[in-house]
Amino acid sequence: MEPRNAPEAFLKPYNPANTEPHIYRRWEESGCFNPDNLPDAKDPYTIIMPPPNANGSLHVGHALFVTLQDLLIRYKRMRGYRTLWLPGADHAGFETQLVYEKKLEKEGRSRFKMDRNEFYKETRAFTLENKKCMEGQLRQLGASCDWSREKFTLDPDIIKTVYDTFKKLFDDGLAYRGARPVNWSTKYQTSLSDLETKTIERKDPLYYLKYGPFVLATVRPETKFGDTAVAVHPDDPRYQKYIGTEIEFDGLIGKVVLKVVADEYVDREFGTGVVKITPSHDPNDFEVAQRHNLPLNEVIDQFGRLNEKTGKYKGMKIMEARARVVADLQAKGMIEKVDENYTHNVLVNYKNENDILEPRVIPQWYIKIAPLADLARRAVEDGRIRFVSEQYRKIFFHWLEGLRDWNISRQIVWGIPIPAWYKGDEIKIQEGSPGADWTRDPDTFDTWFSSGQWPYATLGYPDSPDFKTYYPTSVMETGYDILFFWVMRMMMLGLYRTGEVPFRDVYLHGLVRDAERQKMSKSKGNVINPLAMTEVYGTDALRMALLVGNTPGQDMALAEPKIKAYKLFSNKLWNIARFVLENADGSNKEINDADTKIVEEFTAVVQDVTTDIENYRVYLAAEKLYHYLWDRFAAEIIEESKPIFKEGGDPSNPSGQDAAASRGYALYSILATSLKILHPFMPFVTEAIWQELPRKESDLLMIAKWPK
RNA sequence: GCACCCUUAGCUCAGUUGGUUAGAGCGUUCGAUUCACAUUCGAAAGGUCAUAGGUUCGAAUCCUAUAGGGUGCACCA
Repeated sequence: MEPRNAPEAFLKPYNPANTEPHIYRRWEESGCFNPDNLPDAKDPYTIIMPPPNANGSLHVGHALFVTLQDLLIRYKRMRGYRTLWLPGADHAGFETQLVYEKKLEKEGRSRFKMDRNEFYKETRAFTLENKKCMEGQLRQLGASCDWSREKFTLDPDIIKTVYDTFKKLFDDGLAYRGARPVNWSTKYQTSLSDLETKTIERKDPLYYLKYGPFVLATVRPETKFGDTAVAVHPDDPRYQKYIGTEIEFDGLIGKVVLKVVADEYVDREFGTGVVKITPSHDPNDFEVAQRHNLPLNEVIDQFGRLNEKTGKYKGMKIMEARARVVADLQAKGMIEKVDENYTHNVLVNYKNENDILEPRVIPQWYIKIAPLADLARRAVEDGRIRFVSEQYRKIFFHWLEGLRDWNISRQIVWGIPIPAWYKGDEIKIQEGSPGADWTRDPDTFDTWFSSGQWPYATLGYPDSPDFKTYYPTSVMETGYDILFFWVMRMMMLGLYRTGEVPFRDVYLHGLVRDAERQKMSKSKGNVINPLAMTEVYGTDALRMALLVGNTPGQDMALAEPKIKAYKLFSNKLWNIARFVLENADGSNKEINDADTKIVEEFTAVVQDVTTDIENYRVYLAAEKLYHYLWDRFAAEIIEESKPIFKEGGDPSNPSGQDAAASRGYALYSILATSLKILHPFMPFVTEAIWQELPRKESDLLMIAKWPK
């Protein structure tokens, strides 16, 4: 057998930057991202892409989800499933508004000085531009998603679904309007749900104030104008005689008369065992007030300033007012002592720690969470929804304990308007105005209320054929950081609205951290830009770096050398192909016993890798492929083959020629099959090599058949 | 306070249902190299698998406790 020349392409090293865009275009033009065009596809396999927030570039976390989901999709496509990967983009209400407001701030502008419509229009233009850019980046990462079905959270049909769900919740008594304490951001002028908050530890003085016969402790003396009672523990012997009476004393702005109530909420051990009750500005006090029928009394306004009920303190900001109140109380001898070393937790905006949230009682829309949580609980208990990593099952159940109702009203512009109308006590849920004397709710929905409906909304619930075919979806793959925000809400709303689970498996990936396990952030300058990495090392290299050693649910560390290592692997593959094609043309030859063994050994690897992928152990599968191809196939099998091919080149040696032919065919078939099973991991380089194969079963590797 | 996770080589991490001498990448040291390889190949050093008990013929793997690190949830003014 004559040594052949490898295809010309192999004369140069593999160049991902030049190759990848062409390959992606070929895939996209083939139409095979769209399951309607998959010729023999049978059972559906669906992943709804977590829609990235259309307010910036894709970061490495996005690259990770693209890699994992694309891997599963490509694998299933090759296995003959009717695979749908539905891409989307999220308008990301509050977060986008935050990003855009920051941009305005830099330009010396503010949304509060802008017309509502003007602000909306600008934010929309900004978002759509980002969305377009993001779509290009998803392509760059190799996402084989069906662009023809792409959805945006503000698409009219999505909004309609969201409205229908809201109406149904209202009709079922699961959505209600209530005036309860909300987490109010004075900076951004909106309320936030409980999930959008976090607590930080802070040191504040704890003031012991004289309240008539009592001394009580507080960190917020400036709220004293809003007191409507003082409370003690019902069994506290010290205060028995006061329970049910009223106390009177001279305050800073006149005489104060407060009822004394007994409530279990009071901790006898803390402070003096007496608490002032300020229902408008403390959620716990609000609860106490509810139980004892105490009035509210708002003294701090939406901008965090004391209002007209506070006399000379009117107009002061909270901290300023606190200082003044303390000074004045001091002067009047009404402060018994101050504990300067008191640490307590303060509720802040989870996106901005400097934004301290004020409790405020205003009317908002709430979703009754208990019945919905119950639907989700049962679905997980009976296995209709499965967490790939067991730990999240535990976290899920723990989270379900003691949930409070979900505030879905946001006082922001960028979002889906709440379709509610009011006339006196009457409420109507509809999009258009019911009449001239009705006023529209000025708020928008929490963005998670709409994205929580994403799986069935994007598939066109209830009547679309897509919904009937692709729902429930197969797997929900996303970061554990949005387990509560998003995954739980999808479970609850999906089950509520459609009666079926939105997805069967939940695969949660961890955070991508830097080499020192620090969280990546722009301010630390340790961000790895995935798109820059693909340009330098190729998308395949980035994908492998994100896959190998990345256990579900666990954070991973990523550094550039790791990506580089897999770029070398791409090149290794390229040269393996070159060697094989120099010595074999893929025509069917008889295989001898020795080569049969080699092929069988490889078949075991194929089986192993297949089982790993089926069980979401892609991090193992990736490593096994790497090692087989490099350390076994290249380092040993190819090395051993060199003398065989050399002898096979001698025309006077027929047995040597047979051996070479056998070996050539064995190598060729291992190469071809390797390309297949490696394709979901490294789609570009495998497709590029596949295109050079002289004999192949299908034009595109992407839709070749997965080996048995 | 409650819950969850982690602790394995210098660093970052794998180790699938407990089963031969515990693996990878990067890093370190030494050597080779116009033979598929903008390199690659070969070799080496490096581990009491956090600690202490237990289960087992057998434990990095299962159980209990302890210590350290991380995360989530809830919080008393």
